[in-house]
Amino acid sequence: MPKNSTKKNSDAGAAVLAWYDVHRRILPWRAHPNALADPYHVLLSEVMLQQTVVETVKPYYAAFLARFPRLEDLASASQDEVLRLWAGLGYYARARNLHRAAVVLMRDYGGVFPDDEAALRKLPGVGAYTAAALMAFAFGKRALVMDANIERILARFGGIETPLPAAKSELRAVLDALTPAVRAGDFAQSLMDIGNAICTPSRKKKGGKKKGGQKKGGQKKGAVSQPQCALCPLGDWCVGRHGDPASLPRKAPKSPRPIREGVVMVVRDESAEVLLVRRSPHGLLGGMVMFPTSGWADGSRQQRHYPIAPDSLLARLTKHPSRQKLEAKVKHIFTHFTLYLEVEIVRVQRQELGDLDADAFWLPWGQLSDEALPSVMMKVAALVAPVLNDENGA
DNA sequence: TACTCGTGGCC
DNA sequence: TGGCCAAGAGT
Repeated sequence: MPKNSTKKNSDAGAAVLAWYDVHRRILPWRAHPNALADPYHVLLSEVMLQQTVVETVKPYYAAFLARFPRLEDLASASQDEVLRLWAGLGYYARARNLHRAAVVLMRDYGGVFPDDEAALRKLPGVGAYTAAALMAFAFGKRALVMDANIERILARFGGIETPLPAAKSELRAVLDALTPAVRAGDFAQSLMDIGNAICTPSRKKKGGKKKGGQKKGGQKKGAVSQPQCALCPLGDWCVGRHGDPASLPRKAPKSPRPIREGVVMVVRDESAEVLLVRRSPHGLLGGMVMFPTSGWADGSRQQRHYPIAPDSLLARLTKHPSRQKLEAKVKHIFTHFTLYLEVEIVRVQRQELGDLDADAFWLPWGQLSDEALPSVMMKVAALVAPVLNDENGA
């Protein structure tokens, strides 16, 4: 039951909704105020928006809707086609799970989204946030929609000093007290807009305290570096505003990001096709297409050795006389490690390689962009392109 | 609970 | 330049 019983909470909730009616962002997947959105559009956009900024999502969302206008179109596609459209967006398990969710919805629900948070929560890739978003945005139900924006607002609003992620249950209680009985979807999206434009994350400055005369709230394209409390509809109701809002929410310290290293080979045959390998469907870059690469080993050792299976294709390529090692390496930063890849070009006659594994295939160099290549491999392609484009001539 | 899992933008 | 951050979910 809503615990939105105090005057402070009901007044604050009403102020958030009133702010939304004037200042809300217009977004392709968003319904008008007081209206419901198509649940398929909500699912598609919310999955894409997981850990991803709005401006990055927009072109992908448009491309998906153009290719898969309805849930059944997505469900009947191949996973590889979904991954190809998703390439570059990152967190590829989202694409695999989205596709699986579409299949489950067609198979088990006749293509009709269940109006049931627990049932939604069981769909692949649908967690607490996305299930609540579907309930609120597509079904008009009162649900507790809590993303990183809303967590930040709640921590400041409630003056919650417990560090994340331990603070989540506390924050959820604050949200439950604040969420109105009607227009819960507009309320949540209002908070996300406020979190994006007003109650922004603090950009910490190194060294000591900043001095008095700062630049005034010159709001650039993206987020502002400090919260703009004077613009916030939560106003004086916010506990954090009376202290140091930028210091909230507190966060547990992060573990350092290790360095890994490996070697990748761009193998070109006599007809200017290159060799590609599809990764296994789980784990890092699961289901995506790569140039043949060694394992990516911890690079902290003095004597590096990239894990290359003795009888593997890569081991054979390592002995090929035409190997050309490029000067520049590819650097790519993943969430939890930094990767340095040595890049080699190997020019072969296709018959030299013998039989290939089922996950390997040849592709004309010019058709790379049609494949599900992750960004790290696009960097490799860009590094090699000046050389291969010359050779492939005309 | 604490990892794993991409990518791009910002200061 | 490098660390932080983003409409989180799975294990």
